[in-house]
Amino acid sequence: MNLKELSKNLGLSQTTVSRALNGYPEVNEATRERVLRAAERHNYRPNTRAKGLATGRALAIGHVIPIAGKHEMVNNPIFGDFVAGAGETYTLHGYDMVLSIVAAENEEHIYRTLKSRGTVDGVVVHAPMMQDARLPLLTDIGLPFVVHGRVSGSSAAYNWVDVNNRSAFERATNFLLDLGHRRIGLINGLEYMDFAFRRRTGYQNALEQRGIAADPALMVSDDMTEVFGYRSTLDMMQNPDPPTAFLVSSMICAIGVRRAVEERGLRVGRDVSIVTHDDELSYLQNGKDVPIFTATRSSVRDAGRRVAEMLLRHIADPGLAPQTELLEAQLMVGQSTGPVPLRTHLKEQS
Amino acid sequence: MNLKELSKNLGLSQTTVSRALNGYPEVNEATRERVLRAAERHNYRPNTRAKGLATGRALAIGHVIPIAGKHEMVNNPIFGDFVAGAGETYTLHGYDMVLSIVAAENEEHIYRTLKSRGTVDGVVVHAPMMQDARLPLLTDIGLPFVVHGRVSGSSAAYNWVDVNNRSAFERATNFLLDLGHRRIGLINGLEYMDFAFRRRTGYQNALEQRGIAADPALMVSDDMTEVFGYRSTLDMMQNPDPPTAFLVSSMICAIGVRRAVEERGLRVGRDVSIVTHDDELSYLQNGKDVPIFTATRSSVRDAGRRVAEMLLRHIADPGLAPQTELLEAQLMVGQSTGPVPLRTHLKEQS
DNA sequence: CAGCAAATTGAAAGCGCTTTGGTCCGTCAA
DNA sequence: TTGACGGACCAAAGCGCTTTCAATTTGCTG
Repeated sequence: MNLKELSKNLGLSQTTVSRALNGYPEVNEATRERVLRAAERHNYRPNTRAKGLATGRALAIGHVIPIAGKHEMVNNPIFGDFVAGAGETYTLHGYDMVLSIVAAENEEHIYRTLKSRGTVDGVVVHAPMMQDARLPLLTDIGLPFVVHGRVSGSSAAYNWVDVNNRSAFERATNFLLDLGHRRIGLINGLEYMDFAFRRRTGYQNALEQRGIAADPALMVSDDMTEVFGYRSTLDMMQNPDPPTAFLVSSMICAIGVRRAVEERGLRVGRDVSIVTHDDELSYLQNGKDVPIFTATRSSVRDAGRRVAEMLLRHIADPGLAPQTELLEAQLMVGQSTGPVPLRTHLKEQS
Repeated sequence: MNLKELSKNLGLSQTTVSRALNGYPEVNEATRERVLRAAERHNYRPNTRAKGLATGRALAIGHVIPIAGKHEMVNNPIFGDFVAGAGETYTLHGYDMVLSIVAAENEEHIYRTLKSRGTVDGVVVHAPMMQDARLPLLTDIGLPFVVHGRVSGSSAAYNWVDVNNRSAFERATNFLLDLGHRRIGLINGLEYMDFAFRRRTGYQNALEQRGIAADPALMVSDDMTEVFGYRSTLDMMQNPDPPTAFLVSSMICAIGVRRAVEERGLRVGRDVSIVTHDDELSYLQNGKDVPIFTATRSSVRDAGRRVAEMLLRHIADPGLAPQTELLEAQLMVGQSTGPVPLRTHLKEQS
C-alpha cells in the first residue's frame, strides 16, 4: 500500500492525502479524519526512503562504535545501556538509529560515508579521547553531533553531555579520607580517555587539599576489566605500605578488586575499603536495597536519553548555539567501605 | 556531489556512470577506469535512499531490542557483543544496521512498521522464548529473519543459529559428577527463555543418567543478575544438605555466587565448585591465561557474525530453504572447580 | 449582486538513483 | 555492397514521497 493507491482509493489527490497525514493546516478536518481512518485501515505507512529523498532528511541518527581491534581495546560495556536510552528517545521522535560497527582505524571513512550517502542526519560521538580527532573531522564535513563526554584540549565549542567525573572522584576520595584512609589506590581506565583523566584529577585534587602527596605506585590505568582490577590490587598489596582503600573506575573492575582482597583473606568493608563508579548498567546492578559497593553513581541510560534529545534539538534547529549538560554523580554509601583499620590488624593478616 | 553532477563532469550519461560504478559489463573498461577515478576524486558516494528507492531494497538489517519495561526484565548483557559481531559482517557487505529499542509490548508494531516503511530487508530475532510469537508474525508479514537461539514448540522450519545449550550443560554436569559432586545447584536464567529451558534439560539428563533425582530445592531461575546469584546461593547453603557445586547460566550471576561463597568463609574451587556459562563478552573476560571460572564457553560475537551471514544469504536468495547452525560450546577448566570436599571439612566450616 | 479573500484541493515538478528500450557505429560474413 | 550483429552509450521512465504553484469553491462585504 502506497500513497498513490491510498489516494486513488479515497478519490483524493496524493497532495491532499500527504498533507492530511502530515498534519498540514490547509486540509479540511473532515477530510483529514477520513484519510487518517483509511490509512489506519489499510495499515499504510509512508516509505522512509521516498520520504527521505523528497525531504532531504534521513530521519536517522548514527552511532559509530569502534570495536576491539589492533590495540586490543575492549568493547565498551556501557554501550548497551547507553543506546537503550538513546533509542527510546529516537523511537519517541520517529527517528531510526543506525549503528556502524567499525575498526577504530576506519572511523574517519565511516563518518564521511555516513554524510555523503545521506544515511543519517547526525551522529553521537562515543568514548571521547583527549584531543579527539573526530571533533574537527565532523565539524569539517558538517555532520551535526553530540559528544557523550568531553574533549579536553578542544578549543571550539561543541555539544556535549557528561558526568562531572572530576567532582565525583574528588568527593569519593574525600569520603575515604574522612574515614581515615591515607593510602588510597586508584584503579583507573585508560588515561587517554577523557573521563579517566578527569577522574584522576579529582582524586589528586582531594589528596592535595589535605596535603597528601599522590603516590605513583598507587595509581594505575588500563582497560577496565575484572582481571585488571584483580592484578593491580594484588600488586599494590605487595607494597610495603599497602593501600587501605581503592577507588575504582568501573563495577567490573571493582569485582576484580574484591576477588583479590578476599583471596588474600581480607574482608571488603572492614579490612579494605572500595569505592567504585557505577553506571547503573541494567545487567550489573549494584545490589538491590543496600549497594554492594559504595559508589559514585550516574545512569548511563539516562545520559543516552539526554544526548539523543540534545542532538534532535540541534537537527531540528541548525542555528542553535552549542549546548552542554553536566550531570552530577551521586555518592551512594554501600557495604564496601568503612573506617581505616588499625595498622596492627592489617599487619597480622599479611 | 551526485550522479548528475558527476556524469556531467565526465561528459557521460548518468546511465553509463551508474553502470560503470556498479560493475555492469556493457561499459568500456577505459571508461570505467575514468569513472572510478573521478568518483574517487570527487569523493562521490551514491545516496542510499535514492538507490533504495530505485532498487526496492533497503540495504539495511533490523535488530529489535526489547528493553526492560513493565516486567522489569533486565537488558541483555550479551547484546553489545552480539551486535558487534553482526555489525562487522554488515559493514563488510555494505549493509547498514538499524536498531530499534522498544518496550516489549510494542514489538509487533515495530516489526510491521519496519516492513511497511521498507526500512530494512530483514531482521534478527533476539532472545527467543518458548513458543515465541514473533516467528508466526514475521512469517506472516513476510520479513526475512534469522533467530539467535531456537524456539521450542515451533512447528514450521525457520532459520536459526544456536549454541547447543543442552549438551553444554549436560557435559558440565557430568564434569561435576565425575569430581564426586552429588548436590549440584542450578542457577538458571528465566525458563520461558528457550536457552534456559534447554540448559535445565541438559542438567537433568546428566543427573538422571547417574540415577540421581533432581532436587527442586536446588534449581532456581530468574533474571541473571549478580544479586540473584548471590541470594540464591545463600539460600541453598541454608539447606540441611547444601550443594557442593553450582552450575550457573552466566558470568555475572557466577560472580554473585562467588561473593556468597566467600562471604560464608568458604573457598571457591576447594570448598565449593562453580561452573558457569561464558559468552566471551569482551568486557567480562574469564581471566587471561587460566580461566577464573570453569565454564562452558561460546563466543556470542561469533554467533552474531554467523547470524548476520545467514540472514544476508537468505536476503540475496529468497528461494533458499531454511538453514540451521548448531554451535558446540567448549568446556574450559578453570580455577573454580575441584573434587568434592570431605563432608567433615564442610561441616566444620559452617 | 459583484468582487475579493479564505478555504480546499490538485497537477506536476522534483529528490538521486536504476533500468528499460532504444540509437549509433564499426565489423564481419555473405 | 549489404545486412546482421555486438559493443558502447544514452534518453527517459520510474521508485514513493513532498511541495510549489494554480485552480476551484465558498463565504462575506459593500
